[in-house]
Amino acid sequence: MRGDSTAERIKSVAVQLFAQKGFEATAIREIADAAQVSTSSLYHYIDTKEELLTEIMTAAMLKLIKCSLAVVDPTDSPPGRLVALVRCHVGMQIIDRLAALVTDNEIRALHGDDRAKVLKLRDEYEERWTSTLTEGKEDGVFDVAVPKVARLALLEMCNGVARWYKDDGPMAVAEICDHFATLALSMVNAQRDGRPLRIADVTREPSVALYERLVHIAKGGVIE
Amino acid sequence: MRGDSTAERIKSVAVQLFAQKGFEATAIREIADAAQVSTSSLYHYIDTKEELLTEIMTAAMLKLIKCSLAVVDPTDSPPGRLVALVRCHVGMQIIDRLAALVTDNEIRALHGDDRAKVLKLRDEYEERWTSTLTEGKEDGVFDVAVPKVARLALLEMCNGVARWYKDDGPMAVAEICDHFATLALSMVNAQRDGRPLRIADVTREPSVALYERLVHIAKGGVIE
Amino acid sequence: MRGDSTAERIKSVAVQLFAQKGFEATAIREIADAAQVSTSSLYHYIDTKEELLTEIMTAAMLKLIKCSLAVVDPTDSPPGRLVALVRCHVGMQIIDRLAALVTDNEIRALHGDDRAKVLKLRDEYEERWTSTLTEGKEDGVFDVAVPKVARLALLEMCNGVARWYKDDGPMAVAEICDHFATLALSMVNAQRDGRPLRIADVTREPSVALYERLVHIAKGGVIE
Amino acid sequence: MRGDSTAERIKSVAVQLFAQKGFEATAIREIADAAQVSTSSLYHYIDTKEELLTEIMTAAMLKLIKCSLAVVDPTDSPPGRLVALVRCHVGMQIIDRLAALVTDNEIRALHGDDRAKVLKLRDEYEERWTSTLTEGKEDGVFDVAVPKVARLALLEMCNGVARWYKDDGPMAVAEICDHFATLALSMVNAQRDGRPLRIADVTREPSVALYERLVHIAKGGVIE
DNA sequence: TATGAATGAGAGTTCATTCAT
DNA sequence: GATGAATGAACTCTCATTCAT
Repeated sequence: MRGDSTAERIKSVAVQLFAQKGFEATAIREIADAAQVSTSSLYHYIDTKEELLTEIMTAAMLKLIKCSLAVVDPTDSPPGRLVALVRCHVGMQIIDRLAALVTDNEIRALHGDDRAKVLKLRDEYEERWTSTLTEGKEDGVFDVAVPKVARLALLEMCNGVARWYKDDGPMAVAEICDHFATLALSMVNAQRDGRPLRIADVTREPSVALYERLVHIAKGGVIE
Repeated sequence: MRGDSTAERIKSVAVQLFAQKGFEATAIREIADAAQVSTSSLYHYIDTKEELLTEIMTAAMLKLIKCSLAVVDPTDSPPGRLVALVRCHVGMQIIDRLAALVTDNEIRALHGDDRAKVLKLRDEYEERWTSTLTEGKEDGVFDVAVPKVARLALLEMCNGVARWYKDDGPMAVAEICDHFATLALSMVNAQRDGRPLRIADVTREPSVALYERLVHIAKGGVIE
Repeated sequence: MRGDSTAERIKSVAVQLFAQKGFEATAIREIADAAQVSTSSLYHYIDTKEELLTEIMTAAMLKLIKCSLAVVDPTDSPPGRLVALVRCHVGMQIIDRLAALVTDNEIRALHGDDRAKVLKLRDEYEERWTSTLTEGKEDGVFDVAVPKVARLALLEMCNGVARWYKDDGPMAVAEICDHFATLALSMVNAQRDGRPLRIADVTREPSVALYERLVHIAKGGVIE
Repeated sequence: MRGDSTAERIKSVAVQLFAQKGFEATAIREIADAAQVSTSSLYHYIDTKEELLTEIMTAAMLKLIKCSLAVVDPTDSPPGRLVALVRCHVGMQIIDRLAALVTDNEIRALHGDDRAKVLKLRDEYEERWTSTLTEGKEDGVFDVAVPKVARLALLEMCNGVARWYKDDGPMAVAEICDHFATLALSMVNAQRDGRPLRIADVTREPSVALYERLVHIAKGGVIE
């Protein structure tokens, strides 16, 4: 549990630089400089530049999956799960914004097994969105033509958050999460008994509380 | 009088490579090889690698703007304009897929005036989305909490198309355009007289016809 | 006699650029641009860049020799010839300043026969200085330890003029020529009957008149 | 504690090549080859080619200034100072011949601050010549029309030494220094009580001794 | 654990020159 | 006489990585 501060610092500045300038445009020397180590020292902590990227992406994906597992109840109804998925995803896009950006933008820099590993994680995660949408359509609670198209639209829309979010923006994170959850419910025409479903219809947990749970889990907190 | 094929070829292969590997990861020598010219010959047609990217992005943005101006009637109602915007945007993401991908992913490779020029075009274009959403909310035809958030969500969702679209996919382009237009109308809860609006309620032009117009305009055709 | 204006223009801008930036630092394209022709057209007028330099240097040396032959009377006494040599040399350094600069600075850019040709001309010319000094020493009219050292000192001192001369300087060209002639006479302790020689003791031609003759000859005038 | 031989070697071969072929005509690869390092290793020791030139020039100028400060007594009479300046300058042109050549020929390859820095040093140094000549004229010990013209003539004449000096020449260095000192005294008509001044009239230090002091100081020796 | 020195490969770009038209 | 297109070779400089210390 004792923080290996140098290793952490390296990963941290790497995420920042990869997010800001892109993987290819970031020189290993820049990372070393920013982390205040020499380039040769850097290589005590990483194997290769690409492996560093892989670690960053894998960690981000695992964190996202961990959070979504903690927050999305698989026994819940499709609308309940959708709201949880969206709030969790959008929340994580903000909490772990730079890593999310990197994960979304730099997969093509990865090759072979590294790439496959990350893509596998992503596919597993996205499958939970697909099944939620499909089940909801079968249940008649979602009115959506093609669940897969809806999933693509929803995920891109949520991933986009990391692209435009600014820390000094006017909107609270929890607020943004709820806006997106609402947009998602609308998008899939979620309704019960002919009446459109709202967030309050599917969950009692306030977005702020959920957001705090995410922060805690993301920080390495144990899932209770 | 016959087209300057070399210059076109260079731009074309550059778009492909930039889209596939990213700007930074693409070597000027790869572009030259793919275009079947020597690197030094390449420099007869371009000034710098960055300027080549700028031209690609500017051209893509201008094409998109040209198409949307041709296809979106500013006197139309907000729902009509939204459907047109979405169908046009999604259509162009597919017609000009690689350039769209590049434009969306590689702005950070641009610096100074080049970057500013492209961002200015993008902002002007996106402003037309914002005003459509705002006006629709004011008219009561859209039920959306914060138009700007909706715009961000909509645009990211539509931009995403270029990321996952495959030429050999099961769905026709016009079909995809309509799916997205439908999702968009749902997302903003477009309704009139308490009843949700469908595409057919706001336009009579079939998506296929519109798509063909886009292809024609994008190919340099004149706007009638 | 009809001026081949393009060829002249090329040589003229080449001299300017070579003088300003040096031969190696001047691109053939810069010459073409400045001469307002395309690079390929340029090659109708020159063989190679090096040959262009050779021509410039040869022309400058020939002009200098022509002038000095016209102005230095071989039957004159050593002091008279020295004054004439210095006035002529310094005058030409100013009249043909850029070419003189190039000739002095860029010989190492020349190779093989080109280099030899220019060096031969220079050696022939300098030999006339040596013989003047040697003869003057033998006659007892110059008091100088080693004529060859004096020649080196004198020539470098005179060549230097092209390095510092500015068109808008405070001193007239003829004035500068006379200052240098006086310095030269002093340097070699020119004297007759125990009394130092002045310019007026060895020539009646005013420097201004001589300068005008130089300008005329340098412009291609015939030697009468 | 033993000298950083690689860095020294690089500077040393760079001076040789720059002197021989000129800055622009010297490829960074040639320097690397001659210094027996790879081009990329070279860049551990230098920032850019231009900065390497700047360092060479600055070091040469500083060395010259250091020597002249050690050797020229500011309380001495103008003729004494002139002799010291000339002997020192000519001596250094030979001791540090290649660097002197480079410093004199390649300033135009420098830009911006680099150029300004070197020119400032040169101007400061040359000012000491001007003041010596001016003071000598005021004292009546030099008979020279315009001190500034004399300074230009003297400096160019002395700088020239590096251009023609050959190690295997017939003349000892100290001898050359004295020849030039004598020429300088004559050039400015240095006299006292109507009789021309000779070196022996102004200094008792033999040129050989002074030359040895210069070598010692130039090698980094301390000024006592 | 830390790093200065080292490097082969390759980056983007420019060079002087040629040639078909 | 003029030029747009073309190019092989070379340019300065940076890359990710290694290794002896």
